[in-house]
Amino acid sequence: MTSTTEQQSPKRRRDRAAREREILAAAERIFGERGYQGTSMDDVAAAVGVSKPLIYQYYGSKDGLFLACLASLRTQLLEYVADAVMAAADVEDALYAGFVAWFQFLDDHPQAWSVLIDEGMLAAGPMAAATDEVRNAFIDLISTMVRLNLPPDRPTDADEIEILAHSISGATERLAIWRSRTPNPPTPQKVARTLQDLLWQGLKTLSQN
Amino acid sequence: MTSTTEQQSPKRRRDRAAREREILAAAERIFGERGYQGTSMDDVAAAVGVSKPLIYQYYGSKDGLFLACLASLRTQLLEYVADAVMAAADVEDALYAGFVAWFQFLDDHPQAWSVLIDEGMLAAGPMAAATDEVRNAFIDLISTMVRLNLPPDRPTDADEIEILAHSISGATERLAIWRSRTPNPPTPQKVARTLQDLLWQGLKTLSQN
DNA sequence: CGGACGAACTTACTCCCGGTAAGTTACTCA
DNA sequence: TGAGTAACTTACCGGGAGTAAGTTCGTCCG
Repeated sequence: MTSTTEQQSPKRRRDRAAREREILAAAERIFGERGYQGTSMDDVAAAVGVSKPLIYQYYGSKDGLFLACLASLRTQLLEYVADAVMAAADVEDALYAGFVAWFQFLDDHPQAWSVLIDEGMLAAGPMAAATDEVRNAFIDLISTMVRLNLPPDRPTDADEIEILAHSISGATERLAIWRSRTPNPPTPQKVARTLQDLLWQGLKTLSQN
Repeated sequence: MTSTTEQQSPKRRRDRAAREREILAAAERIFGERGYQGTSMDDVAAAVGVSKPLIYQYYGSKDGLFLACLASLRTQLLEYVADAVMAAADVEDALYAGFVAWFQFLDDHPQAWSVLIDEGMLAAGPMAAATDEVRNAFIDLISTMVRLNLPPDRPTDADEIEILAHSISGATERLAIWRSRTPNPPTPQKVARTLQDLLWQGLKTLSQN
């Protein structure tokens, strides 16, 4: 009854770890809804019911807060895709399963997607590096898969493998953005299938020359 | 001699068209160097030797100015790639030639690249639409190429074609970013060749099922 | 119980930048 | 030569990132 009707739980103090989780949860939601640019630190502070400097004390800067969201989402996404890939019987199936998992995860966590990649990607410095980290993790995954599929006697062309990995990463990324903006996008399975058809023969040939 | 040594040409008034070109040139340069976020309107104004509201009068907003840069660069890039594609003898060669042209142009105009795509892409509204325009132009180009290669009796699967086009667009975009950040990137020819090898068989197969 | 001490938290700013209202200066043409 | 207009400026606003300095709450020791 301090003011009107609100404040049923008087919002006591919490210990740092709990407050950090609260802030992070709100930030993930709001960044997801409004994008990086569209979100102000005051918005997040208000949503948690806390003052702005507290967030600065815990996360250092707007970038810091965004990075923290990114890290958490990246872990989930990577695990999800990696699990699918590992569960596959052979390389061909692993590729398909990985694609499906990727698109499926982003369907199931639309707000995660915009935080991760879409709108409001940052310019300079630490931010670019961080989103690259997400990408690089996938590029490593893809490179590994390609390398595993190589006949052992063949001298590996490092450039070539990186070109392949970046191509695939770029294609999946773009497709994800497209799907998220299209009214009735094709299913994850359909997209994965087509992508598989597009890439598989070429990949096989390139591994065997 | 008004102040110290500068201002040798007393910066008289110019007519609108000339001033607009001056502003646009400075903006392309500065956006290219520092990215969208890193550039303030005061920076551009100072570089031209003019006051900020004048830029607003001519270009309306920061987005407007950036869009104008984009439009000009887009035209150049599209023409360059389209020329290469048109000059090719058959579809297979057109694909390769298009890739080479794309990477070559971005090698030759590094600042154009950062203005076009790389850092400081915007979030909401008109900006996203505008950068999409660049992409969509290429997606149309690719779709057309794919469609032309289809046997006339085959029922076209619109989704499938769009998936292909977005994949290719995403792959080339990502590769371009990677090349621009890598110390000694493989040549445009090498990248184009590998991409061609990766995609061509799949494209052929998909057109014929 | 009580009071000291540190962690949790806030008020009240600063500065920077996109954007604008209103006015001034220089050129042109009758 | 002076009226009209295009080119241009000064001086401001509002909002959002970031911060300095202080205040309140919980806890643990005597």
